[in-house]
Amino acid sequence: MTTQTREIDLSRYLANIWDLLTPEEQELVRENTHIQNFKKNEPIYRELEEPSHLLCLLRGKVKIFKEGIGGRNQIMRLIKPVQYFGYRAYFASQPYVTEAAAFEPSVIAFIPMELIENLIKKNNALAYFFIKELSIDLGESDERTVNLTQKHIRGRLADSLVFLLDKYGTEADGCTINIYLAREDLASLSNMTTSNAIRTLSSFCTEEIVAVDGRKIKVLDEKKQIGRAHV
Amino acid sequence: MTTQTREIDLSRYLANIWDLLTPEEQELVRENTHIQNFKKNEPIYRELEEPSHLLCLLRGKVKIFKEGIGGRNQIMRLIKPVQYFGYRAYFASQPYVTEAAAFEPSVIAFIPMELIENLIKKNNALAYFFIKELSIDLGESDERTVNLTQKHIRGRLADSLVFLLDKYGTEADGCTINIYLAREDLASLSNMTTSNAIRTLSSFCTEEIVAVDGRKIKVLDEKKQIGRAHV
DNA sequence: ATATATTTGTGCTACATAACATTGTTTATT
DNA sequence: AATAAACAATGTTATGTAGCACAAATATAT
Repeated sequence: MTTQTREIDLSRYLANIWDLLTPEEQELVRENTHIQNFKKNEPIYRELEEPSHLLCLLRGKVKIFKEGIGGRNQIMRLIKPVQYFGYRAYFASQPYVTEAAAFEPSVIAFIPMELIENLIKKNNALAYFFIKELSIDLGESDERTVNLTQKHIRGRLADSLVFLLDKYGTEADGCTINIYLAREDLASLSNMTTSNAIRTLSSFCTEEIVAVDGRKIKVLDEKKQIGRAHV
Repeated sequence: MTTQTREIDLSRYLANIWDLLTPEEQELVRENTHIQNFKKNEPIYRELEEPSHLLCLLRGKVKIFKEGIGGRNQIMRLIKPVQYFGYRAYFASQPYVTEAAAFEPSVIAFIPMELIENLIKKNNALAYFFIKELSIDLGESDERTVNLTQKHIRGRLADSLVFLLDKYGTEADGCTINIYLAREDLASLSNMTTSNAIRTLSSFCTEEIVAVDGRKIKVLDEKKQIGRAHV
């Protein structure tokens, strides 16, 4: 299971759109792409806005989330470099149903979706790239829905920690999760209140499943073990 | 079980993608498609199986669901004629993460995914069709995740009723939902126990938001009203 | 048409999680 | 480096939902 996840991440990382394009197409993309910097917590796009660009995260970390009831956000997906996002709504001919924001200072490439749409109509490899990306995301979304709705708090938090570990990796020590997250974001990721994220993380700490130093979280158990931490 | 493909006018049933194909491509699809009938509650595919065909529901109703914790199923999507399904896992190069079953006697066309994949590589309109379908499904999945995780029981049940109304429409009276569902399926759709689906539907009945006759559910409120039934 | 299995309807109890309040600590900003 | 603002930690209470049990009604199969 873990191996499979790694293979998917790897293939994603290598799935660079660039290699799928002809030199002429590359030139078109180069001419029409612009780069923008985002500060920590700066919004990238908001719900109900009209999508116009394919976004590619070059540096930093990005969360894609939905505002829920009573202002409780639900983080739907996380983006790492180099990953494409923000295109779904355009393809569906809809306004954005989610919001994106930078977790930390980030650099993003903006490629006009009209251009991408035209390229897709001539370039089948590019079309297939998006089919595959969307298919993977939809499968993950289905898994996630069941985890978020059916698992208890401990299981959901454990899932989130494993998810963060898989997505962003660790620091040099090999076990400190390589992202600096407020408890509130951990809660938004795990579908629980901030209080409960704090409380449950404390429990994990007492049980020596993790070690916590402020926002730095060190996973002491093997990945596979923490996935069963709800037991 | 397998009916002669030629007995059925595929061009009529598969209209969605049929029009996107050249005559040669249409002939290829015709030659390789087979039709299969499914009884009520018969499984169509199961989790972990390898996807091999694009499925097209010609008649009947189909649920796509995941088995959750303690055997509690979560219905992820519903399919109505004429709608395509079962292709996501193939595109993602994964086994199925969901299970599909017929709600009622159904007729399904099976088109080999290898053929579809080959067609996509030459036919951009077909590729774009799948990009669009997947994009719409992913957006709906995001909406659904937040509804299922953040709304309370009444809101979730109301959402499900509106969803069923939108998907399958009504009987001749214009307000009886055109699907015959056990309370358990209503629960699986709404992320709650069967007891609570029964109880909450009873409450809606007392409040004259719906009228119930066995498994026939009549929505008395306007659609928009019931969506706020959790208030 | 009849019998058996399944589903529905209720009441009751237990439990998980949200909501709220308070204090101490950390983060971010100037 | 100082200071205000935000966050973390923890206890308490309230509440929504699951779990279970049982009787009545209904569906399904023979």
